[in-house]
Amino acid sequence: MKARPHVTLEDVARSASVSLATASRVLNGTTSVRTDLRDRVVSAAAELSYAPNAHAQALAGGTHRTVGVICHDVSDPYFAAIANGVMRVADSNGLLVMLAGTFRDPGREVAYVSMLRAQRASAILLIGSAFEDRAWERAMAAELEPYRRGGGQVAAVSRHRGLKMDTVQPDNRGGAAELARALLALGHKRFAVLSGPRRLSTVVDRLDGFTTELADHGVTLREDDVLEAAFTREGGYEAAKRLLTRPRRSLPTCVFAVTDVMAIGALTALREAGVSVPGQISVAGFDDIPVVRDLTPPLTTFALPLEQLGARVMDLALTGSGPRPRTVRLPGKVVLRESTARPRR
Amino acid sequence: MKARPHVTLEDVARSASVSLATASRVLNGTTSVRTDLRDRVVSAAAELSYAPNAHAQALAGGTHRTVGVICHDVSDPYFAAIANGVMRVADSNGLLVMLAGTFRDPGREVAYVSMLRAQRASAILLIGSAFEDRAWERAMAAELEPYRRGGGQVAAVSRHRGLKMDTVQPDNRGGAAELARALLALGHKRFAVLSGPRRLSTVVDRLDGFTTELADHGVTLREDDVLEAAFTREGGYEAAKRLLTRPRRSLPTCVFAVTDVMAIGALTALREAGVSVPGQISVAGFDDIPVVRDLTPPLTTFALPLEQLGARVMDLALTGSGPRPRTVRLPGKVVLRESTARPRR
DNA sequence: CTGTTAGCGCATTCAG
DNA sequence: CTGAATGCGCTAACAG
Repeated sequence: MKARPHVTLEDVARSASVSLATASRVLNGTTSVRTDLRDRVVSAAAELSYAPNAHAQALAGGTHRTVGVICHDVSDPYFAAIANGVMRVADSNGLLVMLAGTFRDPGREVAYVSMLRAQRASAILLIGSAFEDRAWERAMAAELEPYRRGGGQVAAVSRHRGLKMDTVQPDNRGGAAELARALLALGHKRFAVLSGPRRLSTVVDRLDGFTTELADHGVTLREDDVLEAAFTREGGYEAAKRLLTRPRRSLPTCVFAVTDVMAIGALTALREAGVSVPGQISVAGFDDIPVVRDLTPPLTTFALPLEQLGARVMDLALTGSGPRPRTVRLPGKVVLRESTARPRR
Repeated sequence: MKARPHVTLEDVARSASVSLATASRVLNGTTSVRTDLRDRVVSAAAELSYAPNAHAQALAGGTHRTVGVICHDVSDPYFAAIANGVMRVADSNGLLVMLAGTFRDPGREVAYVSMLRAQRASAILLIGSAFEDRAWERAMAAELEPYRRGGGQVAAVSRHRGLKMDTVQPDNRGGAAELARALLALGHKRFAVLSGPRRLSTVVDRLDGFTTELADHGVTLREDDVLEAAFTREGGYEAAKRLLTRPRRSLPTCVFAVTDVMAIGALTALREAGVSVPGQISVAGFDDIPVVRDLTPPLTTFALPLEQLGARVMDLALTGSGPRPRTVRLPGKVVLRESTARPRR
């Protein structure tokens, strides 16, 4: 074996006794090449187990074939499901996906965009709520804008403020309203909401849709009926615990967690406290991540087409930026399961 | 704005009135540069919002800063948790992670390795069972071997056969045995196992550890007490349904699913059939993915240090290949929760 | 310390 | 149809 660290196209060309250019041509299928030469190149490449240097290809002007996906947390089922959708269509287009998790650190998010930009990724997909923070928004814009000027595609799931970019919007506001309607229809009149941090647009939208709809039906949600917590299973667990410190008679009959993940934590907190669901309290979530139908009781929620969300952002990025920032709205639907029932009180 | 698609180092250098080399030096912090020059370069770079072309950097011999992680399914909590661990240490080392999902297609797995090779990723991490298939093993070896000759690092979680590479081994065999012991201690004597495809080494190890331990205690598992199904939630669901078609009196008192994900499906199947857990049948899983403690009842399982598994493979790859293929064994422990109890029959 | 220069591996002109 | 030559953007010698 050679001491040479990498087999290069030149090695292949030499081994096949053809020119560098010819070797390049057959391996890229651009122009037709005499059959015997082609065969020699192909077998030489196989023989040496040649792998083109993507960096050199990219540098020389070839295409890039890689897209970057940035989300908060790879192990959150919500993002995982969306990422799955992205990968599905990326894969069928021969694209390699670089999935990054920011662990909810805005600084890291910017850093990742920067790295992706350096990699000349052909597209950057932002999955997850925008940080409602001017400073970071500016920092992101400073990275994204030059990236796009350089021909990079950018698309996002559930963002709107600040940067204008192609976006896939799940129906957060409308979905929450619809869910509120369904819950009211069951007869509930006293609610509590387990909310995430209000800096996140997703939280704001869902919260707003829910409370507004309640108000339209004469049910007002007091400020202290909205319990804010981390946007995680632990957050939901903790918020529910907090709720349960109240005197039993002043507890709501129905709890809405702004995400399924939070609802899962809440369900566990309720179970640990011996509160039966939906016997004493009904619980509803949002997203319909796969696992919620396996809970006991299965969770009532607003079902978002998670995988499709991912598939569509990838599509948006693939079909190039249209005239104005495009927005694709994806509808969802209320799914009533056994975690909600008519109130007994 | 320029028509120039990308701002290059040369643009920065010119704008700062220094040489290309100087600009490169300050941006890389290699050598010290006179303060005023440094400042000019830095501000010029910011001004133009310069982003280094990673491809050019890589080509010129600079470092790569990207690692590829290949798993079967990004949305499987088991892989997600491990990926999380990988990302944590990758991130703290300034590495970008490319996460790929193969959707359990061996061909795609090979294709991804090939792409990663082309990208000159500094490391490739294989997460998940090896395909017990000679042909694919050979194909993988054909990609991996030249990659490593070229200086690429390769490490894996739970692989052993075939390719020799640095590996992190969860204690599949021993863990399953330990779990068997715990279940026997509860008084169970009639078991069924919900198993994945036996081509997967993980399945084989867990199955073997479990059945051998039972045998050592005088409990034999008949061939038809091992129900084979897909390695997914659906597989577990379906296998449990199949089990329930048997006459009640010939049902086992305890069911062991080789993964938590399968156990989740099984739990739902049992609930749907009105079989109480652990009242009528105890259920145990393996892995301890985060969500299992939120199930009702919470799942007894063998807890693997998932995030650590990921962190350690990344470490292995980072610390360079030692003399012989290194193997790190990570212990786990039985976690008894409420899905298992003493048998009543 | 700073500037000049030579490749890194490949796609692509441009001649032949 | 094929081969020789150019440059992508950058780093790492190499001189000054």
